[in-house]
Amino acid sequence: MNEYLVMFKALGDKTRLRIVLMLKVKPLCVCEIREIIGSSMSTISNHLKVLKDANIITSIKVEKYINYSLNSTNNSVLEVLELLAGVDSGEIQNDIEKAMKTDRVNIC
Amino acid sequence: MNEYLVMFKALGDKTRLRIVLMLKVKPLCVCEIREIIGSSMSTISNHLKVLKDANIITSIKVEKYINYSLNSTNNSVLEVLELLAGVDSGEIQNDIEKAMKTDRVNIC
DNA sequence: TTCTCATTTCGTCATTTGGCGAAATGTAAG
DNA sequence: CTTACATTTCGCCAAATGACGAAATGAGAA
Repeated sequence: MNEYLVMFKALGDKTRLRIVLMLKVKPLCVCEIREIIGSSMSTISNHLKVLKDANIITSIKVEKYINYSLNSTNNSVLEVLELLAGVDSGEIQNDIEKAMKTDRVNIC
Repeated sequence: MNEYLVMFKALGDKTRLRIVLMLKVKPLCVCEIREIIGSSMSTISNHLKVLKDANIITSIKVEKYINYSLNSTNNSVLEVLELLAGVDSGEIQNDIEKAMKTDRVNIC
């Protein structure tokens, strides 16, 4: 049960849910997420740690950056996020548009 | 998105997750849940309010009692809880056994 | 090696959350 | 209409959470 409890706790925060839905579209670094969400680096970094500890996302170093992506090996997460696929939220759409346009060399 | 956020928040608490998994088995009143969980009435009542506001459970008056059950019209909840079906947790098993044995006329 | 810069960690603060007992509420039964 | 009792609401407290800036870390570039 604990595994699910940790997952629900992690997803039960607006900022983290926004991050997860962004990462569903495209891997991003802390810097880029910071730019899209608008909070401080440390805040974003902490949220990413919570998501990682919940096994929801993974990270991998790419050049100077650390790319965060959804953990595609976690079926529980994938199934739960499948539910959110049809969600029509302006805020999320906005995040996703920004995420697609983002260019890390300009903002990091 | 907000609907899901509220649902995750509600499920991201151990006591509430225990309650939900009990109610999956059998409708219960506040009194019975209190007996199984071991917290105070006001604490349980508050958790039930959170779950109800999240549209996860429903309540219906039956004689002197108020029966709480899973909201069987909420597909998101049902699908998410389907994931938890295979969870093998001693604590949950224990709760469920107690729930099945419970007799409200003796404890309420 | 040294510098640069992306990221994490630390310390602090305000807010939220979950717990309790006591008091209030409301309804079914006498 | 009163009583009895299941449930909720209210105030309060302690612990957890999320936010920030500053300092620390660590890996790639010079």
